Amino acid sequence: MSPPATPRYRQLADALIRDIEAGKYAVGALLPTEFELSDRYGVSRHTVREAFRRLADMGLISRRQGIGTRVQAKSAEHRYLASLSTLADLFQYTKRTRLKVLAEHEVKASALLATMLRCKRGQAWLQFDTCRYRIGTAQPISYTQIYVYPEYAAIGEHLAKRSVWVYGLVERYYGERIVEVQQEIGAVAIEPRIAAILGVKPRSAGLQVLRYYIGRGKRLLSVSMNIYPEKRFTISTSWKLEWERS
Amino acid sequence: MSPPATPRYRQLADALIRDIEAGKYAVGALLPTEFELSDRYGVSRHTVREAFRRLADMGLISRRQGIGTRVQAKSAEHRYLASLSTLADLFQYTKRTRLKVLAEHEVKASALLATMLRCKRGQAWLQFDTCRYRIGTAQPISYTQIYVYPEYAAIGEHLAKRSVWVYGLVERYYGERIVEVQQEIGAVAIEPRIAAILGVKPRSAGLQVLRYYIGRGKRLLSVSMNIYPEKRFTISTSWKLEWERS
DNA sequence: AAGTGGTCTAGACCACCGA
DNA sequence: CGGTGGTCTAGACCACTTA
Repeated sequence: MSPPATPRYRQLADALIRDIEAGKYAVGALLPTEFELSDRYGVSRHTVREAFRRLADMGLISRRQGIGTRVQAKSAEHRYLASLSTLADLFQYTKRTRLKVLAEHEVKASALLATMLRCKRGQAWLQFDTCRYRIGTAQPISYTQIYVYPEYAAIGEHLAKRSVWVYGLVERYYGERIVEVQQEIGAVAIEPRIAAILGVKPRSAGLQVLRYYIGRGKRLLSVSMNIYPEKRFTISTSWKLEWERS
Repeated sequence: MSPPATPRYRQLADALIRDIEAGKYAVGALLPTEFELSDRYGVSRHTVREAFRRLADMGLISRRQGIGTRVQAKSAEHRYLASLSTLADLFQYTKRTRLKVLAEHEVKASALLATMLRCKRGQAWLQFDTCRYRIGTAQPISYTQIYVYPEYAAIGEHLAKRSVWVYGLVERYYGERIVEVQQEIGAVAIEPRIAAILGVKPRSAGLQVLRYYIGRGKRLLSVSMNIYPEKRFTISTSWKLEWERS
């Protein structure tokens, strides 16, 4: 009677996964009840629940009180996740950087800008042109245009004073919560005006990163457009397989 | 005795979260044991475990048999996740693309290449030079160099025949499982040879994406280096806040 | 050897759902 | 109403770590 290396709830979970993948329980169908399974497999209800919990975490089943346990998907097709412990990690700057505000003005979205900012033409925005430096160096890492709603004008004060992240200011001073950030990365030839600021040749290669900061209820709170010159910055992301199966 | 609307494990979890945020339990410190808490709060050990499970899911604590429950982070707020349902989503190509193999050769890593491939100088690799096209168009979306171990030479056959993803071939034919993908994105001036292939001006702006495909036990299985010209491609990622707090 | 979390049992009552 | 999953108790033994 050597005790099995793998716990029973795990064995049961694996058995259920096999059954679901084999089509014994179709997607949308109800799985046997907890009592039924605890009977059939000779384990306690707790053990069945532990197994079900695993399947639920994998997104294979959904459970409803009074209804039962329904098959949600046939397989936990690999899911890869990347995670940030903090939004600041998105930028991958060390803390040893400072933000310099070059200009601040209110703009009305032109056709071009409206596309970029995903708004109607003529929409008013408050725009900050900024540069980020590694502390102690003269060469900027990036040039950034930040757009916020004109109501958030007071942010300008804080931005100029301290070199903080804009999204942090929006969260702190306006009680909004950034619920989602959409990021789009592309290559651009750096236009002469910005190239001059960054100290690179006009039309040289740059990374353009657009970020859309979205609050509750899909409200767009802020947009930033970053330009990173070649070699001064790379964006790294690590995607990890969420579920290991044996 | 009206039963509280919120279950006890939830109340306990919230109490613990408050304590952690208040600094009563420092990051890195051990929380009271399950027995201690079940005593103190007058609940069963199961209820304490349920509360701990919640905190663990939030990434606030980590638990080790024989050691105890350690505080991992002071606050769960701001944990942003991006997810891929499949590795192919990493590329964000529609399925309507095809891969063309331009060349295949065995190389020994030069100093430069060794840095890029994170290996020792002189290490042997099988290199494929490829292009990806949208079906029905003549202009490539991207130029890609793919590196695999020479043992995987047979992959070349499959690559040439069908336009599949290399990582898929590694998984299918060699029984390896891609457990992690590290991705590094930077800007480059596209060198003349590649510019010619892509049909763009030499030294024009491009996106360089390096991807490291890693298997079990941190084994590096494959590396790819992609070049995307300006405007033909952008990489989008959506980061979502994982935990909503009330 | 003592103490931790990990697994498991056998009970119980509840809130919710459909008939 | 009977049956579902959700919560909870009071026990038990085990595997792992530290001393």
